[in-house]
Amino acid sequence: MTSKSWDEWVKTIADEYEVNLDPAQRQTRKQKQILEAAIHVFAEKGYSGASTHEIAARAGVAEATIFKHYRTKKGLLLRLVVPAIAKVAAPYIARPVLHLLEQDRPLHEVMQDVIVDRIHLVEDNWKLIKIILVESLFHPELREALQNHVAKNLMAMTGEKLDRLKERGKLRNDLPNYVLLRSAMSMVIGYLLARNVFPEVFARSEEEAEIRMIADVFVRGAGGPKAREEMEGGGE
Amino acid sequence: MTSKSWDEWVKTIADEYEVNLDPAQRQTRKQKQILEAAIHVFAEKGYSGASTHEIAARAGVAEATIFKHYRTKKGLLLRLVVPAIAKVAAPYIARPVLHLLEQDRPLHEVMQDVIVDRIHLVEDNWKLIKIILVESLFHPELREALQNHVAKNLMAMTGEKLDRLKERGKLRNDLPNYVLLRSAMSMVIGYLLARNVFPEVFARSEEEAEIRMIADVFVRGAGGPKAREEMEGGGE
DNA sequence: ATAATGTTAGTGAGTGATCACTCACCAGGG
DNA sequence: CCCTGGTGAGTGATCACTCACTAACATTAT
Repeated sequence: MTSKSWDEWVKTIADEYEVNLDPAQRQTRKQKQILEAAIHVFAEKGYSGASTHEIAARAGVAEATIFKHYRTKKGLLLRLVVPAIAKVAAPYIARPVLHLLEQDRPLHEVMQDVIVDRIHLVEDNWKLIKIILVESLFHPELREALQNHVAKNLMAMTGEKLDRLKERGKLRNDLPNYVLLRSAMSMVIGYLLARNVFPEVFARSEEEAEIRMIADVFVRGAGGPKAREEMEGGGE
Repeated sequence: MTSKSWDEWVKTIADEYEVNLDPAQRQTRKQKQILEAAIHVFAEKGYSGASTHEIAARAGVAEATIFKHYRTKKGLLLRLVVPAIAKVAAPYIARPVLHLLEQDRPLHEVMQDVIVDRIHLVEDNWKLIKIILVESLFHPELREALQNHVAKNLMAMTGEKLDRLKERGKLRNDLPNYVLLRSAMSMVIGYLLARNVFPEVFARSEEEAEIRMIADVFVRGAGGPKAREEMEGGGE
């Protein structure tokens, strides 16, 4: 398992549960309705708490139709989750890092853009991400996939760029890359969780102000001497 | 709901599901076995995914015994969760903050102690905390309880102390308290999640080193001028 | 001391409801 | 006339939960 490549893993799971990964493949209107209903119900009740009966009713479809297309309840779950993981892994991870390096703007400004970008990505797909995160706690295959492919991919793709930022004094060079990544992700995800779960207590400002503060704390905490100069120079 | 006091809420829920909050009350050996088994199975499969049959089997008890004592499956869940929330809310939150103020040691040192303390608290009760966090996503009463009582309690109890730390220059005074708390909690919980879910990728150093880095990033990011002097003075 | 009685923990054998899933069958388009 | 999308009516398994009952012990009556 661990040694399998990303593409191999996607293919294996896709075959096993007959998940169709070809985006060009046609989808009936009813199939789309089923997927939408499934995202809603899985996110609301969790995989185990959701019934195929309810999903079918919400989709306006006979229950048997679900099994016609996805064979099992788990097949339906994976039809949602695997393509999402596969799509998130490559393109969505790459974009902000390229952003970071290609420009020579002050780190705290670039970080703000990156965080805005990430937050909107997560909020646009909040239900699906909630499903992935929660179910990965209970389905070891999903957890393993997230760890061995998404997380490692992310580390690999960002490693070189983070090293260059360290060299240029934009990031502290006394912290390992995974701590830098974990810190940034923790603060962003912490903000999003707060916003979605405990909005009244832990997320009370406007989004723009929140993002400015997150970026500010991160850059002060993990930025190198160059990044700190930029902050003071920029005023604000 | 929102206007109910903490104690009232605990009592209401406790009555409704006949949760026994008196710690002095006797517990049969079989009752303890049931609770232990329930924690294990709920944490492993989630509330919906767990069956009372499996819990009974693991506890070495007839299934009917569970219903004798806890009436329903949800009663069993709440018998685990409500006392834990009630106990966590008051004493466990207060301790580290008192710690923070009572001493005049450098902030980054005190933060390390606080984080160590918190991490061990969470790891000692990891299964139970996992249950609380996951199920609060699906049971609105639990979510409301966490938000309106635990979170607000935490804000109220720490508010005054955080203000004093700001006055003394140990914390930045341009960040609201909830951002300070959220940042610190995010980084600690992020570390613990990484450690428990994706250990190979995001938590690779010794615990002591990890904690030092977390405290370091936080104090640099959110500490006031005084705290930063302390860090430089301390060498390290 | 012992019999009678009440109380409580615990159980085996169910019960109806709901679960995921199957199958024979239909409708329509190439 | 087959092929695919779609369905109504089931099926056994499993679910949470009930109930009549026993065992053991404490309290009270005799």
